[in-house]
Amino acid sequence: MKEKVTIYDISRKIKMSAATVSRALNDHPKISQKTKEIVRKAAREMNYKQNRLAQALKSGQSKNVGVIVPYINRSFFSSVIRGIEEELKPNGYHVIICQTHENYENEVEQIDTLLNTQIDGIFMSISKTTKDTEHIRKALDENVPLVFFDRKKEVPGVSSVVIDDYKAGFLATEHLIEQGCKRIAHLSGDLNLDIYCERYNGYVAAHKKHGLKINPKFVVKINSKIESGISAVKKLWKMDEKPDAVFSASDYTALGAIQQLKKMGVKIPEEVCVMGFSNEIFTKYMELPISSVDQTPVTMGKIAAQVFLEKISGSENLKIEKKVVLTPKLQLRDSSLRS
Amino acid sequence: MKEKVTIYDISRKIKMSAATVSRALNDHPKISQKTKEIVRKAAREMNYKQNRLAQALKSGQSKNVGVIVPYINRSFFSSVIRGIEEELKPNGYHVIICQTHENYENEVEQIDTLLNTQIDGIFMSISKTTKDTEHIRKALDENVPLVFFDRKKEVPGVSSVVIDDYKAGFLATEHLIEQGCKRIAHLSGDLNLDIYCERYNGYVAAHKKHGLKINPKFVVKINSKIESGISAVKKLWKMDEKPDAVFSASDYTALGAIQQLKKMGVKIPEEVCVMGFSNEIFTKYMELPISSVDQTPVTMGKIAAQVFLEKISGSENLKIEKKVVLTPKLQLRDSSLRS
DNA sequence: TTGTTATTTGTAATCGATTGCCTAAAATAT
DNA sequence: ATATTTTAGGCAATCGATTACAAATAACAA
Repeated sequence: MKEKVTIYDISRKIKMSAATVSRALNDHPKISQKTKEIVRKAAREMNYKQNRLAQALKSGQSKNVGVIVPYINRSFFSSVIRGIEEELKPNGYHVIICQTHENYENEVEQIDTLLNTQIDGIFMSISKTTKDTEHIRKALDENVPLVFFDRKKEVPGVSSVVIDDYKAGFLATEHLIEQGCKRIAHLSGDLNLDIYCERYNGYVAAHKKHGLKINPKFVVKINSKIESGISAVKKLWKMDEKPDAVFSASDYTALGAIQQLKKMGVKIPEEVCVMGFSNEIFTKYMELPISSVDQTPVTMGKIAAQVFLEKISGSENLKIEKKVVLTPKLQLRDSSLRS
Repeated sequence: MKEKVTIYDISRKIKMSAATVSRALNDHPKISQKTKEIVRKAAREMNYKQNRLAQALKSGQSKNVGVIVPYINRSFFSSVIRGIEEELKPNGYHVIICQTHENYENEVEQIDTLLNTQIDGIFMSISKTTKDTEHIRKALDENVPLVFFDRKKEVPGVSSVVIDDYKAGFLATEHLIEQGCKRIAHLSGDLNLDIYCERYNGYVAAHKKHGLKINPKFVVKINSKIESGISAVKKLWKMDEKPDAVFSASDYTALGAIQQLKKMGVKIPEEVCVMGFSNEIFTKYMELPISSVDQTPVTMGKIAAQVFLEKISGSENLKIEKKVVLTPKLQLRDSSLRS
């Protein structure tokens, strides 16, 4: 077991001050080339590694950022994280990941822990149960830059990167209309979250544009679980007028809906077209591949990271608020394509 | 924007030394109850937050651990990470996640970065292309505890938590034999990794136990991608003697295999039974749910975390090496269940 | 009252790297 | 040869929390 080597060890060995060693290693202009070489050689030989904790303490920058998501095993979230990581890595940042499991209390706790971990920034997608923004203000109070992605709340001074959920809802619905569907059911998420409101609004707008009426009973609230999709279909198909399409705000419910429809002998896409949302991995791999909306998560992560970098490179007390809206991409597959 | 509050700020306010403040906050026995209360009250009022960087620098413990995996969006890995997180959270640790994308160079780099980030421990699953263990010794040299999970290499002094892949291979194959299959093909992963060797060995052993011979041409090397499963089946079905079962060391290839078999009009499971490996989320959701082997990833993560905690709580220079082997669980679904 | 022991708090060093300010030495000018 | 300007590098403080050791106060005994 080797002992940790510090700049003092180096300075002792080459008989120079630690200050010189530090400056040489940081390529400070006031250090001569010759000295720099001596120091670097010694550092290499002694297998010196910078202690990032000491550096962090001195500079006030931990070079760690936190990412708060509901779940890390949703392909959307893990992909956003990958995007953030890839963009931040060249700048020397590490990513600390926290999960809320869609629980507000967890979210508050995660922010608290991150804050006293001396984090340089926070990326987050709020959970479904989050109503107020008290905890977010706490981060702002401590001057920790915060960037929302996908699921956001309106908080002054906070930047965000989202997709245009309105447009996504609109395009998905319009696509179904173009396939000849006229009675489109919508499995909608928790309207506490903007994203689900917007998807719904887009759904409404597409109907309006094409002169179609919406049967209010066709809009069912679901919770992103397969079972929820199954029961939604059961409920819908008990009605006299039955839908000829299902636009689900979640891939998981779309999947449940499809399973239930098949069970009832309904032909997809001939009798009913189905679209999901998020482009989860499995949608592509199903025997009946599911149409979905791709939220370009890696790009979203990268841009969120850029927004963060831009923010911290700006002058200290300058509060920039940047809102980036990405365009969603329809991934049309067999579940909604009537050839 | 509030300024950060330090123990000095508190000490100034209540006119006591910073040492007393520190001790009071840490509930040091030599501080009187009265003083503790005064300090705590002031700390609360001033919204004091411990600076974990300073603490880390002083104590030499960053309370951060690193996890190195090939990909974070494989359900197996993200679940292991969840297990680690849950187990370590009560102890105040944070998890820093790194991906190698199955690339040896990345792996070396990730370890390097983690090491000079003053990490307290490393959890890792080595990548397919990793041949030597030089980088791992580096971690050991710096006295950073390392725990392998799932994919390991034999390195003295390194603990590991894995499943019994031999048994998994054995059970999966035996299950297929019990379904009446006699010509079982095996889509095998990179034999550079122990896990794939063991799965293969189990496959062989099950044949031996049941007095069946293996056609060597039935063992095909694949790379865990869907396409690989497709081409493997194409290749296998060109032979005179055709398999009546496929045991894939990966769910993705099993999926590809099924897609290709269906395309060729082969009935599953009537004509051919198929088993995958890893119990990826999608296996359960397919129209034809895929049988697979569950590696109990969350448990694996939790135990890996326990092994780590045990290690660091032991005396400094004591090198404990602990090997935990978990039992896999077959998840039998329609793709391999006849009748 | 003085000496002894407990109890509680303070002083100052430490963890490792960085940096403003200062000085010694070298280079240039007069 | 002396004065002035550059250049290179050292000293010491700093980031915030912890802790060995010392000191001050209180409590008690003789």
